[in-house]
Amino acid sequence: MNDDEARERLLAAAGQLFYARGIHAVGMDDIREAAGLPLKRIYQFFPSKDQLAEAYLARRDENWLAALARRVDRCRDPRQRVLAVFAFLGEWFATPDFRGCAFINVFGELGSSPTAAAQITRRHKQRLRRYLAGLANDAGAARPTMLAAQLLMLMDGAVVSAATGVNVRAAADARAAASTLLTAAARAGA
Amino acid sequence: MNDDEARERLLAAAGQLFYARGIHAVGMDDIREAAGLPLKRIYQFFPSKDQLAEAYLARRDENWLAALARRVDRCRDPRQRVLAVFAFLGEWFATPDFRGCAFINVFGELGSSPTAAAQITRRHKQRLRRYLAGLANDAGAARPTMLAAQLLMLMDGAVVSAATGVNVRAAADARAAASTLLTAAARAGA
DNA sequence: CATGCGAGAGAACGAACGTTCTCAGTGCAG
DNA sequence: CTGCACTGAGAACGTTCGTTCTCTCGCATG
Repeated sequence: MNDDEARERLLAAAGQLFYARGIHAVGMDDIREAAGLPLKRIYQFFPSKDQLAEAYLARRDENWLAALARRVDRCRDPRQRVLAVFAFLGEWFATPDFRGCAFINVFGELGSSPTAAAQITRRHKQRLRRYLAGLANDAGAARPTMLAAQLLMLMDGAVVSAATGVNVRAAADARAAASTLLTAAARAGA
Repeated sequence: MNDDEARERLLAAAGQLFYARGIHAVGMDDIREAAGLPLKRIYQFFPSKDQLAEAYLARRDENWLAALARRVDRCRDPRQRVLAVFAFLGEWFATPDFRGCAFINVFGELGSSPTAAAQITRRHKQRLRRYLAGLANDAGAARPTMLAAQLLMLMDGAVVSAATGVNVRAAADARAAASTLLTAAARAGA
């Protein structure tokens, strides 16, 4: 098998397993079986499980943000673009293998250790926050940075509520809150 | 040593370690050392690490909600009582050993397995949501259940933002958002 | 004082798992 | 045809860790 193809299958299989069960609960044998590759080959691509996990997070960071941007780009109106973020969440929550935010999960799993994974989590949330700040600014918010932080909190909170099953209407409720904040944050005369 | 005292020391030591590092990263030997109890005694109280972890979560559920209620009860005005929730968060975030929400962390650590721990997480969030609904109702919200869900999302999101270090002003920003939502949700004529 | 009884300290056991090694099979170069 | 480099499958190794076992010591009791 081609190297590129093998690497792709490896990352796809590892990503699915890591997300579904957490890093620690997935053994290298599980990944080997799912990817259909011998362990030797896996260790040629990534010399340790940790580095495979990092690649998983980096890849998910990229893919997830790209999917969000695609969903937002289906809207033109700046205000609708902000609200589309929560539509995206609602669609995500409804997928059968939804298990919360991979980065929040990994952060909880790795505890306080200042590993690369914790850093990747922070970077992911920072990228998301910057993206939201752009949307907030386009929507005419008086303080786009603060609004972005608030929207980010609503998003993460909605993910937690949905993942734990405490609120089946999490995305809709978060969207309503975002709408209220957007209205209140509208620049005078904008 | 007294049984009650030993049990108390065990739960205190295990709680601190579990919260700081996560369940899986803490070995029974670490707990033994921190509690100053022989393993035999520990296994007399809790026949497995899992059950000790459950006791840790149940205890933390109780203590954390009680601490929140104490903080809220320092205020009389219904609106201020809602906002006191976020003051409580700000004080919590500033404590040196803050490591996010223990329940969210455990949820991420245990993945999708429908264990007792996942159930305890949901129960904790449900209890918190009910408590918030009471506060929201007292504050005259038109739809206290939805407002409580939104406040809960702001709280969880703020915890995530603070724990990951993506926003050092998480509590203040969440409080501002809650204030806006509270104003918008005021019942006409209340 | 003799005697059992429970506690404490730590060794031991067994399983899980990340990582490496072995060995047989295969296609290619000379 | 012969040797060789590589691949794949799985065994093996070493470590970690949850759990249990062993042995010794102190102590209360008759």
